Amino acid sequence: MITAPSTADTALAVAPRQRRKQARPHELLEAALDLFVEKGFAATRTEEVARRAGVSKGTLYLYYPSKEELLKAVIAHYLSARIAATAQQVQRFEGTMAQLLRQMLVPWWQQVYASQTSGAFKLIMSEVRNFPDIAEFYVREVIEPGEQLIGRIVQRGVDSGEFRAVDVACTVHSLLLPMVMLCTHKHALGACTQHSIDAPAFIAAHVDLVVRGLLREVPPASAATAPAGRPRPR
Amino acid sequence: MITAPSTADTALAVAPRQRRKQARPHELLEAALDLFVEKGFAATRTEEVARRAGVSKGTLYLYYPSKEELLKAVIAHYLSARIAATAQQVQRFEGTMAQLLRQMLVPWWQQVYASQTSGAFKLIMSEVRNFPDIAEFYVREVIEPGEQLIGRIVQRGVDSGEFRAVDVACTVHSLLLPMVMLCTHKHALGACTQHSIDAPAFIAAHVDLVVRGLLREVPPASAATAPAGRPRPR
Amino acid sequence: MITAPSTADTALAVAPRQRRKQARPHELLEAALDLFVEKGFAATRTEEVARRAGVSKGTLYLYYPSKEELLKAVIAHYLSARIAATAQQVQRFEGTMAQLLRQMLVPWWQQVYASQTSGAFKLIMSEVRNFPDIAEFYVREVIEPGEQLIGRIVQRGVDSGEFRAVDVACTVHSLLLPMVMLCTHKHALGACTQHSIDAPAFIAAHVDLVVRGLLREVPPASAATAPAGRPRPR
Amino acid sequence: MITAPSTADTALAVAPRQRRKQARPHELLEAALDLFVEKGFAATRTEEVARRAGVSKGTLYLYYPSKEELLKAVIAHYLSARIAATAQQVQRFEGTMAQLLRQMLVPWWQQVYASQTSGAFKLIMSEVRNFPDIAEFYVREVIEPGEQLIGRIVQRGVDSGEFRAVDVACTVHSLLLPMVMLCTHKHALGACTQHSIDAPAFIAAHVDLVVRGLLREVPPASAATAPAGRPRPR
DNA sequence: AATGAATGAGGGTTCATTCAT
DNA sequence: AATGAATGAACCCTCATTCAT
Repeated sequence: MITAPSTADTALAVAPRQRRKQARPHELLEAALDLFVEKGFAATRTEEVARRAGVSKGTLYLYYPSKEELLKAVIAHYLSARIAATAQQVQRFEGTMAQLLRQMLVPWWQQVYASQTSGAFKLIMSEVRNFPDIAEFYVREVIEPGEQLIGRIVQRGVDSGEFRAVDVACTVHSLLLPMVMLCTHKHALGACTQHSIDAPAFIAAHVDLVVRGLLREVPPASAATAPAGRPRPR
Repeated sequence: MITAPSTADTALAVAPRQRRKQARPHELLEAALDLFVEKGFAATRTEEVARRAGVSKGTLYLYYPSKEELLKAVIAHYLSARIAATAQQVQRFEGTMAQLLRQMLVPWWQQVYASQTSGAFKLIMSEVRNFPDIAEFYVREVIEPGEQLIGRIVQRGVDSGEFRAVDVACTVHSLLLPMVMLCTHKHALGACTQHSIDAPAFIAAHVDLVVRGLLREVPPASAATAPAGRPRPR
Repeated sequence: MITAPSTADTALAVAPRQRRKQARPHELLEAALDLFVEKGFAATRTEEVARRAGVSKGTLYLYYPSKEELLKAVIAHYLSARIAATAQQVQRFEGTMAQLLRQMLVPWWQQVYASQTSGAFKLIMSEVRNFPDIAEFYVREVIEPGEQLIGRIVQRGVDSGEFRAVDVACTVHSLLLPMVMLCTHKHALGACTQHSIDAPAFIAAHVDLVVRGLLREVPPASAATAPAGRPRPR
Repeated sequence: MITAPSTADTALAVAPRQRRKQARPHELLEAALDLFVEKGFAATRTEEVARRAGVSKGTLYLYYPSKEELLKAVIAHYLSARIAATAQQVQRFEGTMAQLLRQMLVPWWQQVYASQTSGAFKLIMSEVRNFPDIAEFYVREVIEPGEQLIGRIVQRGVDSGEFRAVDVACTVHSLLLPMVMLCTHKHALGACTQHSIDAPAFIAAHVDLVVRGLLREVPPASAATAPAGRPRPR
């Protein structure tokens, strides 16, 4: 079973040897994530992970007992406890749900997209079928908390009359699936073609588009948050 | 480089023995797709592909010179020439663009999602970085035609004043990314957890939501989930 | 669990390729026994076994799924069903038990000692603690039948009054332990020093000595089977 | 080349700290013997030896420059100079050779069997072919003195007319091989099955049986298992 | 055309040995 | 003296590919 790591990186004033030892797991995870995302788990050699982390092949096995455990540690490290902190901010938010989605969901996602964590989404997509533990962990730690978080926001909007009486689960997916897709894309096609998407612009536009689809009343054309100016009919 | 296959599948009136022989390549592709999607390219053994196709290991190499060429043939077979036919239907469509999206995009996608082709999307996601040929093929044969097709629809809606003056590229992504994501999901998490999405229902709702976000005028409240509001002729 | 192999080597008039395939397991077992006996199981490389059998490393694994299974197959092959045939001869023997021991036990043991089977005894000695399956097999297939066989002979001698009323189990060990020890010795010290024992002579003398110790009456000094002539007291 | 150790074990009146340090080599040898006997030399990890001796991996290398040297030190320690003391006792013995064998050989062997030294015999059996040095040491230090010691006893018995004019070398083996075999057995099959031998009882019976086989005259029937029949003075 | 026995390069993992602390 | 982190050669085993049948 996968559990979140205890990142007790309290490297204070210790001998350099010790400091290296404390830093190793993180360096190995970073190297492993990059390579697993780039080449896939099966096609990545452990020696390559080790070399990228600046150690020898044997050293990797001092920290992780097998390649598979390394994979699980990578997933656990990059996808744990990211939801909880956000959830609290959401609880305290005062304002419309449309504002909340635009002002919190989009920046949060942009952080994820820019960080290495985006790769973890692609990694899971590719490998989850070979490692059932990962599926269980991912659903429990990421999917369910994430969907509940966004689901509550949508539900609050519906309850207050701000939004139409939409199906909450579907709406959550309409908001989130493109985000996850972009993360995946960034490390798949996006990494090998010029045919790339302007991700931040797209996500802002997408949330705006969905929010407009949700609102019971049409926002005034002059609305500050609308990405587009007055349309020019021909 | 990947090229679309010339397997015209015109096996009509041939002797059963011959038919069997002609069917071989297709059976191999089918077996290969399933296994590559399920386990990943690197983790799939050629012998397993052959066995699932009902032939021996050596036979596979009579049809495809290497495992990598088999992969490319799989991609080419399942992702070629699917767009052209649809494009023509779109050209001839008369009605609002909202109707067009709801009545053509959704059924088209449902076919893809239900078929083996959905797996090809996941396969590309996972493997494209290791095989640049695939990226080039996929962009040329699938992405660009697909985006242009949907893009033209959106553009027509904007031009006619049916839609707001949105960014076309972003809107195309808002429509398509969840569809691709669902295909990917079906063969990743969806294949190993109960935590699944009701894909057809979601996509209908999603297209509806996005279309509402696009429309210049709010449709009458009495037709909240109906596939089409009253079209507003220009 | 170890089971005796089904040596159905019915290689008749088949293609050379087939004949090789049928002969391989035996050739591999032979090579493996020699090397395991010489260097020990852990210190023997599978590649070396394969090379000595005239095949490549991978071929070994077409016949035995792991090094450990190869070891078990070696044991099973060289130590199975050796007892049963002998047992029948013993049942039919007519004569004194002293004759029986001298005329059947000694030649039987000489065969074993001269053959590769002697190595199997050393192999078991060295490796049995690491492979409990082997212990179980060896006790069931070799030790117990063997001790029962000799035990019955001794018991018959005691019952008929030919032998003294000795402890049967101890006597069996007095007869057999030196034989097993010589097998072990042949492949241990005996293989690396000049300090060797004249095994056949010793065993004949040993059985004679033990039989003399068993007999109720002293055999006449002129006894044909006595290895020594009349002792010369000083 | 292996030489007998100079660890005079004269740790008498030293500080506890010092005593600890002086004891290290012995503790390492003890741990190494146990593990080499149990798992075999190649399958034993140096770290496990160190851990069982209560020190770290590196410390072992402060005392022994390599795993192989450790093995040789183990052999040398457990098999050196055990014979000399016994030999002197034998020289001084007055009585029949039958008594001598029953009263000195059996107790001596029981000590060896009960001690860790019995393991050293198994270790040599298993490993001697990989380490010629050990063969040379073992023959020189153990086999030859041992066989000469027993050989002289038998010869004295023959010379005095107490024993028949047997072949001395063979008789020595008849006496000793079961003893060595039992030592080996104790650490091989005996350590993993219930099928064990009552070693002390067997050896007493065995020596008795062999001595009876050696005697020129049959001892009176009333003293069947008594350690000595009536000695026949010359 | 089809088979499957054979190959051998390659990759995961172990562990004797070293050496900075 | 003692530690244990680090190394990398070596080993077991896999599997894409070949080729005799």
